Amino acid sequence: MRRSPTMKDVAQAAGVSVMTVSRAFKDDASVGGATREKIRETADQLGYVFDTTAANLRTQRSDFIAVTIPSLNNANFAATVVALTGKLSKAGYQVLLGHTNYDIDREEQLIGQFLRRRPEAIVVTGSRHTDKARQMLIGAGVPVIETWDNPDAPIGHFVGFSNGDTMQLLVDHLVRQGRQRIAFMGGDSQSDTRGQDRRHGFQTAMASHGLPADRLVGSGAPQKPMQKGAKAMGELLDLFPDTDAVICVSDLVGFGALSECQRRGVAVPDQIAMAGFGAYDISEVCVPTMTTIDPKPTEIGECTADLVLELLKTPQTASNREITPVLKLAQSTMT
Amino acid sequence: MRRSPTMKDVAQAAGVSVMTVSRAFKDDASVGGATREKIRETADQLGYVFDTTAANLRTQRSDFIAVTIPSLNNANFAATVVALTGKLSKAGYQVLLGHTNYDIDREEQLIGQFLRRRPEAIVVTGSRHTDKARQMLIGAGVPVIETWDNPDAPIGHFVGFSNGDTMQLLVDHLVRQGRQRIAFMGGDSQSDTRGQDRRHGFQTAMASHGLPADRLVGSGAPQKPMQKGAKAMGELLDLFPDTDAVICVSDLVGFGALSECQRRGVAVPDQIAMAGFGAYDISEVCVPTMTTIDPKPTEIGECTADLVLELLKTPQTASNREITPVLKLAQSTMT
DNA sequence: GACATGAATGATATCGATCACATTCAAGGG
DNA sequence: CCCTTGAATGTGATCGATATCATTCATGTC
Repeated sequence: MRRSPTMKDVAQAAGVSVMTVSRAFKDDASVGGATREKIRETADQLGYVFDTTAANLRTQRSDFIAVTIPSLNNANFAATVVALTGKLSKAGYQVLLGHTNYDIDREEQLIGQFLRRRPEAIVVTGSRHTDKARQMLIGAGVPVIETWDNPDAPIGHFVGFSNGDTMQLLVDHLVRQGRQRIAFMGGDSQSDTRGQDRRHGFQTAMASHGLPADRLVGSGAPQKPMQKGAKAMGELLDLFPDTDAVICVSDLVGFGALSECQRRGVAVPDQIAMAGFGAYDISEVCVPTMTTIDPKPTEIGECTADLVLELLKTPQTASNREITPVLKLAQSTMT
Repeated sequence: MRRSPTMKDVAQAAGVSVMTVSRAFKDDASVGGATREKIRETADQLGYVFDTTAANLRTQRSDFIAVTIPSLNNANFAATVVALTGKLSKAGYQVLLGHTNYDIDREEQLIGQFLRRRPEAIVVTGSRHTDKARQMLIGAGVPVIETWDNPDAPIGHFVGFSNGDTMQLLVDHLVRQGRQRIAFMGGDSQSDTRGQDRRHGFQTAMASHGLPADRLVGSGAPQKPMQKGAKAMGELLDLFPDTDAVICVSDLVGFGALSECQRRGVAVPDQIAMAGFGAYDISEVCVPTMTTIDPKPTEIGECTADLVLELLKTPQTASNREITPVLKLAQSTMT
């Protein structure tokens, strides 16, 4: 395998100095038009490819923004990353993406690896981290942004919302619709902290109406949520047959539950109203369409990108971005 | 913002030379046990973080594997990436992931950016690329692997299957079930080449049974496939009301179509059989459960990782991996 | 015609690690 | 007691780019 050509090779071939070649590749540098063109031509002929690594070492700028999300296979986190990547890559940054599988130890490991690449900022999902991860983030010396949450003690900045508070919207709506015996499905997995927050939020919201919040069924780890939701709905119907509404930790769990109702001949919304969380595509398409909370994943990504760019320009002035999730009504709760 | 400490700082603080510090961080190097421990302690105290960039420049190894996929928001590509990342990170590599939004110009741009980081191998999805992208990949001087396809003219290696051929499995099955007036939905989008291949494969498979393949409806670009599928099903029912089976370009489009049937009171599978592609979770949960093709996304990821590792060890011997998708029967086609 | 001006280009040091080679020094063999 | 051996450590060069300062040279001014 032949060594790939360097600026030195290009410089020799073009009969100029290395420095001139370097300048020819920066748009704003002062290089003669003819010289620049000749250098670019020569570079193409030699198959020269710029070496970002070397440039990074010298300039002490990596152009990397590190980002961790719990799961790649989740439309909402994906939407956030897509929005984030879009804006950041336009600004010349490259996103270094990692997924933790909802495992904070894996997150710690990932953060360690990322920091060795000297990212210029680091974006993580959620606010629960290992002590060591926290320490690394604090000591990183670059902007840190926590997303998809409204942390009690932010490490740096955050862009998100309180998962718990959103449950009030759903409970209020269901109560207005005359539902009283409301169950909550999911949020029992240790690893899904946002799910846990929603479960707690449900309990708080129920209490605010003087209603008991004892109809709780688990749906387990966040993998295969639809299958888990179907199973959990079976359990719920067995345990609390007189339930008249279910709030699910996500639309995916909710869809599983909905499908189980269909199989068992339970009418939604007539017998049981059903609501989800996340405003996934499926909530618009399933029959009946499902009431949900839209957490604005794209907005989270865009705001995070804006915040990162602002922090990189002027470290002081930037402030957190609170996102306002929106109740999205649909057939599954409307009688 | 203070400069972060370097090996030199650690060396001074520990009273040794830089080289000894360097060795203390490699597990196999010959360093006295006490010295190593002292250096690691000192490094911790100073908050030293290893600089991979500098090491990379010197060793001429980046530990990066570049990977591009069409969409982040797709459970199958995600599964492939998860499997790939899992194996590669265990072997000490870091995946540099990018998504193209099904746009080969964006792919070209992404490949260009990635190559400047000197990845040790590059994994792309599909076999359709811009001329310039092809040229860059060929000239990259590192292993190139195309996935999710069975290219006519592979650039380097590939791990995948023929999307077209899988349609034979579905058509054979439907014909065995006594269906004759079979429609195909989707595969009309220029950007989704695998979808196009499936549509062509459908036509070939129909011809092999002497059946006409003129019941074709489009579902547009691959974004929001469920919504598109619902809309397309409406069109199909209007255009070809006597259709007795539909093969959809993916389970997601298929689910949209299924939901439209439910809304319109069309019985599946009694009146119309329905099949999808991809073995997404939803195919197991929807009512009725949906017959599909399992393209083994995790296997693609694992095989790709194995192939990458083999190519990096012994560039010559490695061979392509053909994946065998499997027909997964379910209620939506069984009468 | 001498000199200031500024655009274009070059020479050298440097970013933070590792490679290759040199050196030190204690242990063991004859 | 001398010499060999090998583990532990140090020295200087180097990876491929860029920052900084120096130099060249055409142009315009008085």
